[in-house]
Amino acid sequence: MATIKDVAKQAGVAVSTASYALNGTKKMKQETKERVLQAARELQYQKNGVAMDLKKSKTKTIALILSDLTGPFYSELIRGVQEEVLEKKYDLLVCSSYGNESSTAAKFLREKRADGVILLAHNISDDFITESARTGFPIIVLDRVLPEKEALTSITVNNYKGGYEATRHLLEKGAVSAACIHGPINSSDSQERLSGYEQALQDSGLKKDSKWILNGSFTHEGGYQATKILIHQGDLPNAVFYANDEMAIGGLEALKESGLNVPEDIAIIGFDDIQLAPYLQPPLTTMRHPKYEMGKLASHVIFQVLEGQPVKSHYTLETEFINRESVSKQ
Amino acid sequence: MATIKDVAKQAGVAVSTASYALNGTKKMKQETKERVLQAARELQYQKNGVAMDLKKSKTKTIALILSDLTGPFYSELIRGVQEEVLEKKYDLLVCSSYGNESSTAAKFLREKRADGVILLAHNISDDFITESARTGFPIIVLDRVLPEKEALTSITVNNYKGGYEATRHLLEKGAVSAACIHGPINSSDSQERLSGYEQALQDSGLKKDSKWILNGSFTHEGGYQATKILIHQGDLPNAVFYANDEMAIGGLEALKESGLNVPEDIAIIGFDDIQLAPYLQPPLTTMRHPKYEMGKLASHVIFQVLEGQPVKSHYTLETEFINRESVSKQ
DNA sequence: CTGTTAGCGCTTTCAA
DNA sequence: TTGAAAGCGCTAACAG
Repeated sequence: MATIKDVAKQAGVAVSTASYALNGTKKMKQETKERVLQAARELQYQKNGVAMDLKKSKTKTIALILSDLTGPFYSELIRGVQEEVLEKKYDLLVCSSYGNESSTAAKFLREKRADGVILLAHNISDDFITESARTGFPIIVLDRVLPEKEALTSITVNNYKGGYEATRHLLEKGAVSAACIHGPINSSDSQERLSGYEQALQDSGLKKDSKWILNGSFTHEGGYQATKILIHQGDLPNAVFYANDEMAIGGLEALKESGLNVPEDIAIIGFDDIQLAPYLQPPLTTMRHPKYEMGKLASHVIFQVLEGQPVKSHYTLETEFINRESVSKQ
Repeated sequence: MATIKDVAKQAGVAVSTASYALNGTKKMKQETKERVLQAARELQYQKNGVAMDLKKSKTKTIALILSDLTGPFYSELIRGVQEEVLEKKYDLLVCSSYGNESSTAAKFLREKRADGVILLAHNISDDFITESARTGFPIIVLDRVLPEKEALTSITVNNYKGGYEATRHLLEKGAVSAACIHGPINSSDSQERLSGYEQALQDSGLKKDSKWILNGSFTHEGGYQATKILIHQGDLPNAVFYANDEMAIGGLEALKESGLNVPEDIAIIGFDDIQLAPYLQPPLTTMRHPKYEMGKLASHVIFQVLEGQPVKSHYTLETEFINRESVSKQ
């Protein structure tokens, strides 16, 4: 592998000259430049970016760490982040936190391989994150609120309110009983949505019934299974609030299999508004999670910090009610 | 930001000693080690991974470059790649080729920021890829066959055969006319699937009709629109072959909106077998693209090359027919 | 068991 | 306009 030194030698110039020629900075005799470029071509020279990053103490890279690289939810988030990052002429790297704190994620959090990190990974502990943030190395966390610390920013959505409003809508449209299929118990997103649901029930003078509160793990399959259980219990509620759309899709499936019509026999509402939601049969009424905006904001904030601008330590985004046909046909 | 030098000074030892202590390599007096670790803690020392990579001339990282970070198709591919990569104690980075040859992708292809690259990005040109591959820097291309070159490997699926079999199935189940909604014209995957379709038509003595060959851009929306056009043309075929499942989902939507029943009124078959396919109504019959296997193979091959083992320059994977209910109910 | 030292490949001041 | 040289932070001979 040819280095810049080889190129310089071949061209009969000093390394510094070669560097100038290769990077197009600085004015120089056209001929010298040509000679260097020619030498580089002959030697098939490729710059070593690692050496450059080290020298410059800057990587011009933002890392986005996700607990799961897949799933419909992340698409829009990534898009939001990517747009901002590219605009700033930075690069975006996505990596997984699979393997917890010995994962690739850790390398990026700890080893200065990126200039900043945006994190949506429930399997990385609060402490690990907090210890990684340091002056000049911003971390934006998207799924929890962390104690205030320099260079550490939280962005969350108002899940509680979203869950509350979703449930209220069910009740306002005539349901007198509503189940809730929630996500993993260690997910604060799910917990808050569930709290909103419970509060809405209470505010309507309904008491919660544990047989109607089931765990669907935030997955399609989980939603399907939980709904099956609901059905097999015999005593079906008028409506169900799925704490995310993926579970609602699974649930819809289960409902159809049992010959139940949505929304006539049972109303359902989801959460997130994933791309597929409008294409379901019936189109899914849901609380939209501002994924794209969250990505945009996260990258905006990260550059603010990088540029030394002051930022808040916690931002909250609101959900938006999306009315379609799974609760009631207009 | 504290460096290893600071740690050494604080602990009153040489940098090398600090390095040994920090990396746990080499046996050393427990007390010295403790002293170094303590100093590191006090100074909040974090190693600089970039410097380490430079020194070692190795990043222990594989980059996966995709033209689009999102979409259901990639999930399984990523999973396949990730499993192998992590098992080898390497890290996996995913980045987008958005912005073509000035993108993040280019940095990884050209600047030694990873030890190898797996590429599925139609917007990076053949030449650019070929010029990037070099001894000791393997590149695995997943969407085309490139001229033989050291360190350059192609893995493709037999799209032609897949398209052929999909169409044959339609015809065998009674269709006497079949449309094809294909993907982008610069996608060789799409082109080959289309060729397979045409050959199957011909082998059955049917002649192809350009009004039944439409571009759906491999997207949900594109499939929906193309199908609308098909319907509005008035003369509907008995069946349609969608060159990917996403378009089939859009198409199914359009068909339902027009009151057409699948498969009674019109049979449809997809390609890829994305996660959602079995959950559609009716469950989608499709040709399964071995995404997971492709990811597995790609990473297997990349490590073979890295370890100096010989590999073929081109691997082909076969598709698999998945019978569900969108062509005919059993 | 620990310290000294030579780079990894590059950018960038400073001097010529 | 070009060259010499320092040094980014780290690892790993090699010497002691």
